Amino acid sequence: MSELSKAYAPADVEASWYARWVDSGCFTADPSSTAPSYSIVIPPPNVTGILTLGHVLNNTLQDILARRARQTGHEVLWLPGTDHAGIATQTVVERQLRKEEKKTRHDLGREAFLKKVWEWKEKHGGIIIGQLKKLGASCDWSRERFTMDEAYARKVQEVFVDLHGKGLIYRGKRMVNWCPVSLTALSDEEVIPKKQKGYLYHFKLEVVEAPGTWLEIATTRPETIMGDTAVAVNPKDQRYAHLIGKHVRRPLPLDVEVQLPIIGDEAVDFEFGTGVLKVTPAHDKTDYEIGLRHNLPVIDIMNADGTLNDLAGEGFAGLDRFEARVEAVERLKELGLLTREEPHENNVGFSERADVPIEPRLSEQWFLKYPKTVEARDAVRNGLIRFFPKRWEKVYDHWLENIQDWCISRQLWWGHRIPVWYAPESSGEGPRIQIESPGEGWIQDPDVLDTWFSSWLWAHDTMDEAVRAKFYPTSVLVTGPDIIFFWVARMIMAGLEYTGEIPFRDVYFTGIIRDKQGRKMSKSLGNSPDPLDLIAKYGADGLRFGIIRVAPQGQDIKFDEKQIEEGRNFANKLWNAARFREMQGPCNPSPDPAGLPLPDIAIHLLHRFDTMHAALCGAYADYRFHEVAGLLYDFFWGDYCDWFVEAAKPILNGSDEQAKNAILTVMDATLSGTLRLLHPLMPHVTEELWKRLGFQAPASASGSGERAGLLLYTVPPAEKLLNLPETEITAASTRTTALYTAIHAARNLRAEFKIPSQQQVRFLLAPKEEIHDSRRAIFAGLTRASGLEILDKMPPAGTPSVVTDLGTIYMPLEGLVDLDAERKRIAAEITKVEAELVKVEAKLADTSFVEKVPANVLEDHRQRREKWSEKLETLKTTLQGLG
RNA sequence: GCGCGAUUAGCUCAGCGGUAGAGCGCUUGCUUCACACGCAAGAAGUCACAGGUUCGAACCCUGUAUCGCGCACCA
Repeated sequence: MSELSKAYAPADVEASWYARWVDSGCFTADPSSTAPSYSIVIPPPNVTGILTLGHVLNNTLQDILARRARQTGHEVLWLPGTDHAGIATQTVVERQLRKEEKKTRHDLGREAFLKKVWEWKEKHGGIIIGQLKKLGASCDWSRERFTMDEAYARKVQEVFVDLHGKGLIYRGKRMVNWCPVSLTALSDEEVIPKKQKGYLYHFKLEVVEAPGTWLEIATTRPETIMGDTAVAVNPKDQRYAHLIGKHVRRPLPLDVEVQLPIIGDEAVDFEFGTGVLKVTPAHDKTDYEIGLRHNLPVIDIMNADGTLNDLAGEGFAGLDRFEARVEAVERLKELGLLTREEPHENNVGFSERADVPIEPRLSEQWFLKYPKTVEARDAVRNGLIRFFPKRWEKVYDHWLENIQDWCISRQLWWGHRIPVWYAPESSGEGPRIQIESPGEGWIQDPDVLDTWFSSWLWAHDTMDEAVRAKFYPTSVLVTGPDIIFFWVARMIMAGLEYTGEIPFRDVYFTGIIRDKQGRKMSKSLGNSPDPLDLIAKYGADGLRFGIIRVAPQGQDIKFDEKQIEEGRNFANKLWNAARFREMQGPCNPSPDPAGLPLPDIAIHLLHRFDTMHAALCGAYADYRFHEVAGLLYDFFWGDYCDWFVEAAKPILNGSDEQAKNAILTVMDATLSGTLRLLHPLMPHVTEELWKRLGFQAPASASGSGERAGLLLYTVPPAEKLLNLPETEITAASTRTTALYTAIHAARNLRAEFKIPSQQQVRFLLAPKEEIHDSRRAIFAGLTRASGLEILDKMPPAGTPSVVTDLGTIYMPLEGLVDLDAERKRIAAEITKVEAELVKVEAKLADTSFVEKVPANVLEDHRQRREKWSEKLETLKTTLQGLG
């Protein structure tokens, strides 16, 4: 074995291990396995996508779960894939087409354009998959899926036909959210409300039947006046009720003279604006509904791209809607009708993808009345599906309670084409809902389906019969709360409808990663670091560990590169601890500390490991990943490196071979144990060290032998490194804690007296009880002292001292005794101890405390009082000794 | 308007009834024979505010404030 280098260099290690895992087929799920199954379907990233920190978090969590499940003896399927992402992908390819060939998709025609998109997909679609591999994702790549795979696409169309047959899908002319840039309808979920600063324009109109009476109207959209077909007031509004039935003259367009009826409708809020509403049925959802109630004509004055059409009249036709707004205000001014422009903030719906205000538009679309809404709601309400964190259950429930039909058709080309065929003109037949063409002359619906209409089948239609039999329902879904409606809720409904089962047992919602200012990471802000750069700089393991460690359950994460640096540092710490072990000679491949004469520090360490392991199992059960990371970090860095290894050095440098051997075995057991438990989080470095140090799975473990390596090592659920009677463990732990605390106190004493680290000192101990030589050696080693000698006569008055659980420790400083300084120091210490003592005593003096408190807490307080008063006594004696 | 979250050390955040924690940053000392991506020591907090419950509250309850998110409204 080559010697380990001084600093861990992740790049080569990570690449070579990943290749070995894939080659050995370790990630490939076996549907015929008899082991219990564990499965996850990846939230398919967009084919256009590149890896973001959000993906890193999300997929690291899934990888941890997958690898942990392998370790706990499961047959694991982590099914990967990508999403065709209709609008996003089409937009990217169209942009490229415009840039490189100065053409639009219409110049190419549907077929040629789609060919381009497929070419683009073949070329770029694998990027994000490659990036996931760099991260170490243990997906079953042999089962990679794409939402436009032939088989999958067929399922999507079958579902459409089926739901249509059940009467749940229908076509209708409705008010939809129209994106004037993408030129397609959108679902309600794709509309993002944004606060906008604008104006509320007030203008007045004279009542035709009552000259001299004016109605003042407030609107944020004067550019739609040309589409107005009524003016509405609330019939209960005393100010205006008497005018209902009369008319006003519509001011625009100038060359068309139209009288609008004044109608009464309950939907008008008389608190808002002037209490008079202009009604534009073609360009506002509420107005459209009012129009239906009052049988109003509908005048559509806009083109699909948000420009105004000829019905808007002279001077407006051809203008963009926002230019038209300015123009309309000008005209009203000229007419002397504009009375006021009042600054006004309102919410405007923006298209999620194109980031422009959507336009309410009347159009013919396909809609879905969701299936299994009640069952889907109950599945979560009744705990059949569990959400982590639980609070999202309420959000989910609320959405399902108020669910609206889903507009599923999109006026795009890239996607699953709607399986509806229209008859040749002459035939007079109605449309047919089927996948294959009914024959010559039939024309397929030009629209495609909303991307989510394919994603909602992801949990089951990515699997074939055999795989589904073994791995469906899946174990857990790991995703962001931002797609709880888009995806999670819909998948639950689809699962219930098409498999009769829930698609997953648990849903873990990650937090959202934000920048230092708390803003969402986004391409446009340029505030999202490239994870590949971070991997290059800190290693995939460093990135994974760093991000997991700061990602508490469901809380948003403010990203700071420092966090990743910590992850890298931890990998390096691990590396160097292994390096140190390697320098002591070969490791025991299957170390077992049982039966060895273990010193206290070893018992203490092994017990700490077992305690940590138990806590870790609990943390996994509730998906508290950051706790898993924290436990391993604290145990390894603190308990193992800082204390145990340092304390063991005197023994390792000593001559007692038996003691040395015991220490090395304990190190091997702890190191290999840590590598195993850490593997799901930092797979590459742990695998590398496992191999380099020569550890092996015991023969009893499944996936045994050298072939499998760490990836397939099965950790027994209740594995313990230490099997000793409880009393023995407690005694050894107490002694070790006392020793370590004393060491800390002595180091503090050194620092206070500014003894340089390299300078040796002597410590003298007035022991409280017998103390073994080996413990004194440890003490000396960790305090850089020549020794801890047992006091035979009192040192000179004023010798710095500290009271510890081992006894009082003196640090003789020849010729440097400063009585006054020492007096002050002790006095300060007394003040502190007294304060603690007062607190404890006050509690114990309180009868209701003593009566009501649980026994263990009471005992705890009593011991504390004991300890503090003992310490106080010693300190007082010392102070007296100083004269 | 309704709902949800956050408010703890300079920063980023854990903790969520029984002696206030971590990492970073800061101060001091260390090229100590695994690691300066390190070691040791230290300073630093009325746990947003006001009430309440409790023997005991950062933690539970009620309210307030500030920030953020979602839903609804949005003329």
